[in-house]
Amino acid sequence: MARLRLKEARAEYPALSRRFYNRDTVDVAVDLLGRQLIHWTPQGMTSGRIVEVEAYLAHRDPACHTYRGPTPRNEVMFGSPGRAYVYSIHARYCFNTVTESVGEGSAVLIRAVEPIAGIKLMQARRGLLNLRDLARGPARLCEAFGLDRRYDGLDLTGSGRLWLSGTKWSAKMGRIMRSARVGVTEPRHRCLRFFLADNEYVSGPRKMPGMGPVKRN
DNA sequence: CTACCGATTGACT
DNA sequence: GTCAATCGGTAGA
Repeated sequence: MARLRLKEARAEYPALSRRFYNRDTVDVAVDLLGRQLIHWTPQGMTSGRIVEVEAYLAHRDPACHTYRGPTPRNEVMFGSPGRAYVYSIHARYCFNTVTESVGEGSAVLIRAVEPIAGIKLMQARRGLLNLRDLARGPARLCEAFGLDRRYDGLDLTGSGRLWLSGTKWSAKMGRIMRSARVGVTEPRHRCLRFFLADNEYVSGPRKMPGMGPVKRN
C-alpha cells in the first residue's frame, strides 16, 4: 500500500465536523462506534476502527474530570467540542473527544480500536507484535497511535494530522452493548460504556455490571 | 511543600 | 483470578 500524503488521506477520509461533536454526549459516544481514528505522521499513517467508548458527563458525573470545576488539567474539556482531551494517568495517556457546547465539560473516552492501517508502526511504538493487544485499552491505543500530552487541545475537525472519520452505522458492525465503565467505582453504577458485541479488540472484563444490548436509532 | 490516588497495564498465581 | 509499578494532578498544610 502506497504511503498517503496528508492531503490525500484527508480527502479520502473526510473528518467528522464540529456539529457532530456538539450534541448529547451519549449520542456522540454511540455514534463514534465503527468510525475511524486516523493519525498521520511523517513516519506513516495509523488508523483503526473504534470498537469501545465511554461517556463522561459534566456536573452529573463524579467520575468526570470536570465534576469539581475548572482546573489546569481539564481546561480543554470546557472548550470547543471536537477537540482532543488527552490526560495522563498511571504514567500513561488516554485520548478523549470533547462533546456538547463550549463550557459544558463533557467528553467521550476512546477505549479501543481495531487496527486497520500502519500496523507495523503501531507494533514498533508498542514494542509488541500481537495484533489484538496493539490498541485494546485507552493507554495502549495512545501508545500505538503516538498520542501524548502534546495532543491535548488539538482540533480534530480542522486540517490537522489527527482526526476521526467514517460513515455511520454499518450492519457489519453487529450489535452494540452497554455496561458500567471500566475502572470507575461509583456507588450508583451507570451504563456509560458502549462497545461492539463480539469484537475481539474490545478491552475490559467479559462481564460488567449492567451489561445489555443497545437499540439502534 | 507533602501526601494521596487514579477513566491502566503487565506480570504473576 | 490478584497485585504493584508508575507519576502527574489535586488538595491541603
